[in-house]
Amino acid sequence: MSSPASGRPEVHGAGSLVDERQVRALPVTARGQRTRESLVAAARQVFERDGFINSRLTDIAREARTSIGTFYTYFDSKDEIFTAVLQVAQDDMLHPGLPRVEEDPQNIAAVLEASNRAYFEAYRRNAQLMVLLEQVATINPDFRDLRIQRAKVFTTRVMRWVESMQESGVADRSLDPLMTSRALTSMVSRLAYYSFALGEEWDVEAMVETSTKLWFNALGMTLPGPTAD
Amino acid sequence: MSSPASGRPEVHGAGSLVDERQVRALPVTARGQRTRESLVAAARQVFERDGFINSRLTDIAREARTSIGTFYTYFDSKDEIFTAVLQVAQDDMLHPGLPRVEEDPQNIAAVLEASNRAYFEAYRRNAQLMVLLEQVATINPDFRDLRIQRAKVFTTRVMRWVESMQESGVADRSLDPLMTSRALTSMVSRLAYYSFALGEEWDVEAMVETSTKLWFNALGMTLPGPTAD
Amino acid sequence: MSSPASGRPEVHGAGSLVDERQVRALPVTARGQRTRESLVAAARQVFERDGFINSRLTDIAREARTSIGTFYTYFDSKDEIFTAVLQVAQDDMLHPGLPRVEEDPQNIAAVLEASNRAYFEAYRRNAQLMVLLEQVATINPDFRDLRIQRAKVFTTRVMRWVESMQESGVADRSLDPLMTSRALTSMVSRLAYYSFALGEEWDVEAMVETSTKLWFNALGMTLPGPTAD
Amino acid sequence: MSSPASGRPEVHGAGSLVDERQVRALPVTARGQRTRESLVAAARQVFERDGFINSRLTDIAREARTSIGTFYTYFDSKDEIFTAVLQVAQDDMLHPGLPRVEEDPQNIAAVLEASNRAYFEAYRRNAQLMVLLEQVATINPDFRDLRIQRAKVFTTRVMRWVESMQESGVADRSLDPLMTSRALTSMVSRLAYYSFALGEEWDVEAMVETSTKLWFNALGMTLPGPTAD
DNA sequence: TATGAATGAGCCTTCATTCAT
DNA sequence: TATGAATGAAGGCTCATTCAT
Repeated sequence: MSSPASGRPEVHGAGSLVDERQVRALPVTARGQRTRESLVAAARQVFERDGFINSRLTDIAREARTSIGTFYTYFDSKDEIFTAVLQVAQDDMLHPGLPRVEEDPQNIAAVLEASNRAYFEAYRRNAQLMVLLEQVATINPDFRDLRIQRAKVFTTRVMRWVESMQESGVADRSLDPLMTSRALTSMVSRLAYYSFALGEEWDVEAMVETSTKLWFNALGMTLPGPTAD
Repeated sequence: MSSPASGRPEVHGAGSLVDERQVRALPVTARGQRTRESLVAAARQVFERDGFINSRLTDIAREARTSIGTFYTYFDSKDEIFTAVLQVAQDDMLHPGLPRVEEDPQNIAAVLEASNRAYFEAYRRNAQLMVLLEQVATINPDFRDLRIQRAKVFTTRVMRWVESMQESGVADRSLDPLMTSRALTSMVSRLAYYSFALGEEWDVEAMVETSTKLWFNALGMTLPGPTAD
Repeated sequence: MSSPASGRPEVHGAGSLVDERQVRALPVTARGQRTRESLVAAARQVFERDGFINSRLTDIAREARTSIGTFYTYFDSKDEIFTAVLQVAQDDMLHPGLPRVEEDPQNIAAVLEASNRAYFEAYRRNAQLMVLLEQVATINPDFRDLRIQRAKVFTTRVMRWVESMQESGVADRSLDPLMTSRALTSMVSRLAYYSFALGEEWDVEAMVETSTKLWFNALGMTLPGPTAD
Repeated sequence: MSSPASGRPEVHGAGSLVDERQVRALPVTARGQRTRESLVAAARQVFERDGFINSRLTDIAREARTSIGTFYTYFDSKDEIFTAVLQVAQDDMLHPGLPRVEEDPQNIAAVLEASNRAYFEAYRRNAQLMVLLEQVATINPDFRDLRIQRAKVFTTRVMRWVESMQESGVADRSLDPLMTSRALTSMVSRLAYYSFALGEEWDVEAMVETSTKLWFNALGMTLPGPTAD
């Protein structure tokens, strides 16, 4: 129903987390831009294949058909190119918007469902990168912060939504909004992780259905009646 | 009914996952045993301080006040001593508390609550180790398998319980038991992770209360009535 | 008649035994080629001075006035640079001088003598390397095979020659050609070994004369008469 | 024919080369002697299996079912136990005696044949040890000297015999006795090496026959006539 | 900009030898 | 005598980073 294109009323939508300010200016010449792009593409490939830790800059340079010297023309370190790789995926993971707070539970369920579906689809497309971020976050505090920040944005948005649901009397008011939204976002992100990153390969529609139902139930919402669905 | 044959009635309870067979024979002399133990203790300390990847064997040896040669007397590699470290924590993560399947939802809630509480407490005691396992799992397939296996055991137990709840009509029968239990266990483990591993330091009782309520709601169970609580 | 198709009429002549395929591409720049060459030269020096086993890669690097890192830019291991060292000496050990099978024993003796002389001279130039190969062959099966292969080629050529001598009635037909040629090649190679490698430093001309006479006699050939010599 | 038992007139017979003086006194107690013996036996086994260089003292101790500490009770080093291992084989390789100088070439041939046969048989029994000595000789000057010394004794004995043959007019007087005997002993020792150590597994009788014939011919001796044999 | 050779700190691993019990 | 734990020098190898061309 509500798609990113139509006003973007989603639950999980998150803003950009990777700092948009370039550490260094992008190359001016077209040739330079091409070289940089091929390095980023090669890096993503190598990272996804070997993991961040087991990857070597020489491999990235070779994969990009350039030299290691050229690598350092565009990036200062492995961390920096990893940031660049993440940035590419960033836009794809951005699917902002929250379901409008409507009295009609039927509509709420539909928006929630669409939002979860969008999240799972985006995760699917970037699963390997998510695993990578997971890995790098265990080593590098900067990326750990990035990952926490990312989760926080999601959680905060959901929290706002939960609060509005509670205020309008649709959701169970006795639930702590923050902890609840943390729990609910964890639920979908882990589901996505197991399915796409660890390769359990579940049916996306089943995931969407189950998670939507669980959210709905968990918040103490009820579908309008036996006629629903 | 839903409890394992061994008589351990737990929701989250897991059997030993770290292979109990010693890779090499334990030292014969008391002195040797002491040295081995001090190495394991030192390793845990160093791992928790520096992370698995950034730790060096020489640091572990120094911390244990032995030589690097002595390290190799007892362990073949960093991986091997990490396994030993995990083994120490293993028993602690085994915990009791499975809710008996009773018709009385009140009682179910109480047992579920106890079970979740026990899980959170155990996680709290071993949080840093869990983070470590998370890290090592991103690099080493063996530990990734261990981690997946660990999650699977938890999920399976919860799944059995969910199924029995569905059979007895207490829980929503339209929910897929496997996916649901995966979602529910993810919820608590991530909550624990954020709180204890990432240092968000929430109140355990609040976590217990919220997660129990969410499970309860999510499964479509209802407390007896307004008199409850 | 007994000469190989390639037109190389030798008794001891051997083809290339060290695999010519480069394990890794040769350096592109002139500078790189110079460095690689200096490493090979340094390795030969260090190997001859300290033996293969007692040599250290750091010594080779230092001798070549480079860093250990540079060593690994060009070679993967001690074995690999040893192969490169052997390759340099390879061409030198290929030498001409196969006696044509003529009825005239006088001539046979002369060609045989020339062939043996060439062998001894080549051995003298590469004696230390031969000792090294001997050493490495006792540890590493690959080099043992190389050494056996080398000996086999020599033996086979001599065997062909012996057979042709037997066929033309010049040599004793009751001798087993294979065993006989193994014995005869062993004779000269050991003589060379004792003289040049172990430093007994005999007069080459005396060695040539004696070995030629022994081969001649052993095969039951006779010089034309008392006027010979 | 003259056998080792009957006055031992052999060609290759050599005296003891391993210094008989014990580096340390043999153990006094019977138990100590047993331990020492089992260590030597274990060492031979391990050396033959792994080579001298790749063998470890701990393996020898384990194979002997004792501790490394006990090893050092009886031996100071790997070299020392290797010496002890060689000593055991020494007696077996000792088969002294030279063919009596007789005018009758028929008899000479017979003695020579018996002598060569005895040599090959002894070599066969100790082939692996000979390979080991070869290896150790490339690393350790002491053992290189031992090996050279060993060869020298053989060569000297043969040289004496060759000289006597020349003096009595049986052998070609134009041959240099030293170089000739070096050549002839090399011939049989290498034949033995290829057959027993490198596993070419030739028929011993064929080796005996061929080498005897070659020696005979090479020295310019002739069997009494067409009636011979 | 592009290249790729050069660098060396840093970490791992082995195993002969010592020594306390 | 026997044991086996403890030691650490020695050497192998990696790879991010620098730099001359």
